[in-house]
Amino acid sequence: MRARTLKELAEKLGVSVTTVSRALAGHEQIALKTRQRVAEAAREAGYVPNIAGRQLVSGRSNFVGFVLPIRGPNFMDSYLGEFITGLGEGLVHHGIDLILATVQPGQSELEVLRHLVESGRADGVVVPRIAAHDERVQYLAERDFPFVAHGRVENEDFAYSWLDADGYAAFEQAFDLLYDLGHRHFGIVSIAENMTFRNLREQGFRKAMTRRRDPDLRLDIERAPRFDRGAMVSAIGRMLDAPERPTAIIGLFDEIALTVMDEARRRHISIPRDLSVVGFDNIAASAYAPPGLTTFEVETRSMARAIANILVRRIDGAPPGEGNRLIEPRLVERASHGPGPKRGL
Amino acid sequence: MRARTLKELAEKLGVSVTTVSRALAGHEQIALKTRQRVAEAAREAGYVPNIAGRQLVSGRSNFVGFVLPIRGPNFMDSYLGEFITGLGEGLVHHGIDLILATVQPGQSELEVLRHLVESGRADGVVVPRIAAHDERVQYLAERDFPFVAHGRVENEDFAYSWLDADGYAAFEQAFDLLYDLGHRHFGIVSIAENMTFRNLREQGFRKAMTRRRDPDLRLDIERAPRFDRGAMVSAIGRMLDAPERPTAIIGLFDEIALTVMDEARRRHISIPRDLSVVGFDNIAASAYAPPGLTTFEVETRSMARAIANILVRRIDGAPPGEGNRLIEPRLVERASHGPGPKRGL
DNA sequence: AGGAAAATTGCAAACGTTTTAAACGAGGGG
DNA sequence: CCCCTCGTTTAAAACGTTTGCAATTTTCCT
Repeated sequence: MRARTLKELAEKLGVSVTTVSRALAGHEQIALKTRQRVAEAAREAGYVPNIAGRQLVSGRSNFVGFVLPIRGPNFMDSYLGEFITGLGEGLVHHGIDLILATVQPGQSELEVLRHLVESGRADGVVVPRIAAHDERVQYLAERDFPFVAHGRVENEDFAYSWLDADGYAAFEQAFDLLYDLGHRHFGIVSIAENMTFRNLREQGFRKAMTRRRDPDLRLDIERAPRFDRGAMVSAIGRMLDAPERPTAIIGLFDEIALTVMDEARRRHISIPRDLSVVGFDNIAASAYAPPGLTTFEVETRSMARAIANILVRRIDGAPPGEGNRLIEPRLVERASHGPGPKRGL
Repeated sequence: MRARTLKELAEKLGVSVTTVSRALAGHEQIALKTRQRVAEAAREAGYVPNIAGRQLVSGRSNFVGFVLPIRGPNFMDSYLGEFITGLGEGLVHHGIDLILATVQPGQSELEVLRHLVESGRADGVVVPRIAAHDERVQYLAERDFPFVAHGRVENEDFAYSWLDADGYAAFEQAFDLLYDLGHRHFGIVSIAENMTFRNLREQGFRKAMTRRRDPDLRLDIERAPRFDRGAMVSAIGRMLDAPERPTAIIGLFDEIALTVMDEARRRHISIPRDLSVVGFDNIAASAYAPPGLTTFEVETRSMARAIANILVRRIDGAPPGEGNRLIEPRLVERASHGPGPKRGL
């Protein structure tokens, strides 16, 4: 009844393996009625082609790889689920599934990536969280293996495919919003790691500042290791407890901005009356955290879909860099920002 | 320099393919110094075994499959990311990676699962969100394919592997907590779908109620389709606007409980003074939503790790059902619950 | 030195698929 | 009736790995 292999199916039909293979692939050279007969038999025998056999001869796995970001024991975020879902949605039309590889404690992310690539498990990979100088991007580009980066590197002396949110523009917009509300003394709470998105967001903010040519403008920056919550809290503490506290603080992303709000609350600093806070990402908690965090929405899921599409074209032979895109984040105005202090009264 | 295949590596070393294969696999029959010589050469040639070749002969793919749950366009939750991460962590020690398959609009989840299984892509699968009568579980059990269910079916007339959170016990505990605070009139906001976890949680609550033999006790239940936010909101509205409103409402899970809090706020019902609310899952937003949702913590990530371990043993030949476990959720007391109304004054 | 036993290595088949090149049969033209 | 062509089918090789069995070399004992 059931036929697990082409050979079994061929024997049952009294034709050769070749014919069955071609018939199922829809080759014109096989007589139409044979094709139909084979298709029918395959369907009712519940035949599903073995992936390993196919992969071995075709050289393609029909998989796209993704190395799971390493995270601490209590690290939670909605990014990963959204991103994976979007990738899946973008790939499924092309008959491609997703491979997720995990990094073991001893290993480096690059090692795992290399294994994924060299073993032929994946036809292409997606690389998230790009550092300013990213060894993964460098390796993949040198090896000329299809990949799409979610984010950019800073030494762009070679072509590669990427898609990124325009944090530069968003932080410009954040500054303008707050400046127009009367703020002059700003704080940015950022991360210590040399990530491109950090640099771009900070640069965007600075650029918008200098554009105003306002001598009263002041910017303080605090940076802490990304995954060290204690260090992050004390960096925020330094900023909040400084003799001259900024009247508006921008978190590099929402988790930081939410922590700023928490720490402000602990100090009975009222938001937005005494302090404006703005974030980036619009994670779920930002809507719930009182009084509601003003932030920038990046549609992770649809970005991931777009990444999948670029990658598929790249796998099909498109040159690296084709279709690279910058996505504009959308300002979500909630209640964590307000007018700056009355000036010169 | 680089060697992509065993044959290339063998030629370079002047030995047979067999020897190289065995040496890399660490067979004792190969002389120690040969093994070392081969290992060294493989390392410096950057050799990584081709997965398809290996899979074809061994019959094992070293992949575990997971069919991504279908979700609406704006559905966000932290569950998926946590779960995937935990699975990956549990599998990586065994040299197993994860395959994520996405369901296309036209397809059924079962179809995708069947393909995943029959194509030999996966040695085992993980099945989340189990319905009371689940066709995926039935198919896999009949086919005797290794799988672990995250949740349980209700027609347990066959052995299968599962791991579940004990929602029954948690809802018993929720009732006792609120009863002891003086509440007598309860509401449960639940889902319309016939899911085992829904039934168990409702049953647990009812069981704890009947145990008290208190004639004053009253329970209202509202159910709405899980992914229809509008219907959910109006179900909650019915309960809040009823002539005799419950003094304590339990959401089947946190998303529902948070929506209850939102709707209560819109109606100027003070929490916890006029209404106690309890949830289940302890998602990130629950900590931020004022005044902080009392809920039950289930450690998704470590549950997923445990599921991975059960699955690995199952793949290695352990009988289905071995190691099945019920995880006790932990009560997280925040500020959304309080004493019931003063009685009989 | 001779032989047997032990240690080490190699040959060849197998896994399931796709694909190149060739074979086959039917039909048509001369 | 033969040859050629066209439409259809098939045999066999190839992909890269593992493994049962056989072959070869080394070691050890007498």
